[in-house]
Amino acid sequence: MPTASAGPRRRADAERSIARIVSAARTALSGDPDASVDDIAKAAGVGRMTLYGHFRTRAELVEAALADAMRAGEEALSSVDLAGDAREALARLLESSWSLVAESVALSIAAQKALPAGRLRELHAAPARRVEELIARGQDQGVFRTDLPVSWLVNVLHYILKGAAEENRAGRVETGEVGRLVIATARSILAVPPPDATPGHPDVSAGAEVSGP
Amino acid sequence: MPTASAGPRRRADAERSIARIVSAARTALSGDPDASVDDIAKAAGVGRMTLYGHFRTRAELVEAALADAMRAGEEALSSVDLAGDAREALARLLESSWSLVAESVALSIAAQKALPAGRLRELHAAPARRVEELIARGQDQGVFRTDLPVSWLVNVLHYILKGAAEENRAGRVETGEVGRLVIATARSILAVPPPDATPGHPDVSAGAEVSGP
DNA sequence: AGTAACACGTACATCCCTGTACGAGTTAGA
DNA sequence: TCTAACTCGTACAGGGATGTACGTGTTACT
Repeated sequence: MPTASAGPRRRADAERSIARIVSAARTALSGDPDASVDDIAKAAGVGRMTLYGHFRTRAELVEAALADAMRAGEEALSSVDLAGDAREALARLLESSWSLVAESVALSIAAQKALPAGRLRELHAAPARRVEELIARGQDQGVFRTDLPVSWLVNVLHYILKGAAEENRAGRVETGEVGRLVIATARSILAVPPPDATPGHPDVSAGAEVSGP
Repeated sequence: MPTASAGPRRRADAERSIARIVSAARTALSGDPDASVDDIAKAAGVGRMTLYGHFRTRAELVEAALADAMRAGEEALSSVDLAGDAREALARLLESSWSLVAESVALSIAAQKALPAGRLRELHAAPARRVEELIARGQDQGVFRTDLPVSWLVNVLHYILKGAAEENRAGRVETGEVGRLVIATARSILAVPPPDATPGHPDVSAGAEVSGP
């Protein structure tokens, strides 16, 4: 893994090549999880053999791309102020990082095919926990719903981000609009639902006492 | 396309084989869009050559599987009473057909790789319009939001259904729970948002504490 | 300036999947 | 029962992707 670990000594141009390859892999794989190594090399502007000189297998390349995307995501997330009202914090977080998170989600599809199962969950653990904690805090503040499992809520957010990125790439949603759509949708999903009765279901959750009627 | 069109004359066992192949293709492809023809034949309990005897190309097989899933979805959808309150109608619709719609969405990924682009949209047009009409009716009734484009809402529903099916398959959500989760989430997304906070405005009601600490 | 690291191409072996060809055994239906 | 339809295996050609091998330029760092 020539990416982050301190290789004993590498020349500057090698460093540059690796950076371009990883960047190309991120964009290519997030667009098409089955993008070939050759495609990625071409997109990076290097020969396929140069790529194989730095990444011995496709799996190594995919892992490097995913790790780099996650690192970028972590960086973006950690620069967001998560204090104060959880709803506003979530809005700030989504506005500034929806594209990165969506990219990570898309990349993880490629990773699922090339990496052992455990390795993927391992890489996803930290960022996922971050979002979970924010949601949990919102629940403690009473501004987020508690009638649905947190894992489900996190997952729905992931899927929405992925959908938003795809709609954006397909040209059906302007880039400037994505943030608003995602935030409005996420806000609705996480908001405490009105005590409105659910008519179809006699057996309703009844597990959530948020604000007494 | 030996599926639905009235073939002039086919023997009963051929009919049975085709049915098993299409069924196997539906489950296999919705789980893995890249499932090979051989995998599908094995899952159907027939030889690969038998399969090729009925479907000349992989594309034909994928299209038949998708068409069959869409047909089943249409059937399920058309048996749902869509009259009355749009929210309750949507709940009924989701409860009785979330798995089918999720399967169709998953299958369309396989179709995207094997079918010409136009063919896919053509197959998706009718069911998508159905959901769009229901949402539009809810908007007319004043029970669904109008601040987000309908196409976005439909898309988000698709992604949530797909996510729910995947969570279910991964064993993280019980089958009996999926309906409730999907309905609760969809309801929140489509509900008219409270005039509470406008995401674009920095001037949010300063003391917006919902329930005291 | 010299040396080791790097870029890069061509060629090759391998694997997997698709689709075709031939042929023999088996079953449905008149 | 007799025939056409169906099943199903093996074998083969083609394409695409992954890795490997070898060789020649080119560039960075000392």
